[in-house]
Amino acid sequence: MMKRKTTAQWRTAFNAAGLRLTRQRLLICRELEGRRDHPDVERLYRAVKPRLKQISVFTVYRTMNALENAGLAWRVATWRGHARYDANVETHGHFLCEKCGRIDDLDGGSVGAGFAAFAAAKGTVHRVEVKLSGECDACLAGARALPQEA
Amino acid sequence: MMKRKTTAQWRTAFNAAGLRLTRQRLLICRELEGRRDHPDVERLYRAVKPRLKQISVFTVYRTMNALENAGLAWRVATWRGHARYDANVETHGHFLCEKCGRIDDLDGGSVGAGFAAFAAAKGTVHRVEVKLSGECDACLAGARALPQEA
DNA sequence: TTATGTGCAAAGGGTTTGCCTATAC
DNA sequence: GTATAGGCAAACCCTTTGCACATAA
Repeated sequence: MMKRKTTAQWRTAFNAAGLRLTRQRLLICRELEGRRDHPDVERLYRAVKPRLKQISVFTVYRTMNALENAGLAWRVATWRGHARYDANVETHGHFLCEKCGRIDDLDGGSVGAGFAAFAAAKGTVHRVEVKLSGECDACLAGARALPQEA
Repeated sequence: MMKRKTTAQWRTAFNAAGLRLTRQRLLICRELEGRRDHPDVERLYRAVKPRLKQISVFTVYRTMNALENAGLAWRVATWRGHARYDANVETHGHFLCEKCGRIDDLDGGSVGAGFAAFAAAKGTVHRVEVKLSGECDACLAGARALPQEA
């Protein structure tokens, strides 16, 4: 279960990452953590705009990048070219509907076992993907020849 | 294990999807299935160009979209804005190195159990994600109100 | 005070599309 | 022969960036 942060907790989290807590950032974070639909930048912008008229989409873009770099949010999927975000950075899965773009959370407990059956309740699963990311052994070793440049 | 298709098999696969087998498409498919590095469009293009000088990047883009729509290849990840592909459409995972963009396959057998340990051998895992995609129940029911338009 | 963040505008860059020719079947 | 695909160029569109002003600490 996703737990919402207090303003103080957000401030602490930002400061720990060397970032300042601005009105814009707090508003965006609050909006993101209050949602279950994994919104894109545009949607966050539209949701926050009425409460801070001066805010621009560009700030939302920059904020999302900052959040992701700080590990405070994740870009969990891309749908029709739009990046989709989640403030829940605990290990869990997602069910993406390729047709409507809806993204549902899959409980972390379902990761690793029986998630296909779990997800079946959400619709028809066409594709199952497990993605791990981090830093590969070659990079950790400071390899000269980057595989991607081969 | 990934099994390569014969030309006849590719033709059958294309025709089954209502597509024609062109020199360009066959070359691209051959290149993709022979690789383990999950190339992007640019890389495929550069690899294929010497063998068919007239080919254009645009054709590679269109071919990859056609392949994905036909279920003959998957867009398995995005790294630095570039879509990355895999001709292996059996259920399996990937390890993406966020630093160099290297993408390794994770055996299908490791999906669902012990994949974190499995991947640890590849480097340092920062993030584990399970993604299922398909069509959600709402879409299957032909719902009028698309969640994404809310 | 002073580095950091925001708003704006303009550029960036991977990808898509329209149009005409070439080609698979 | 006819519908489909390729080549080219231009458009698209999400996203990023440079710059001057505003603001958090």
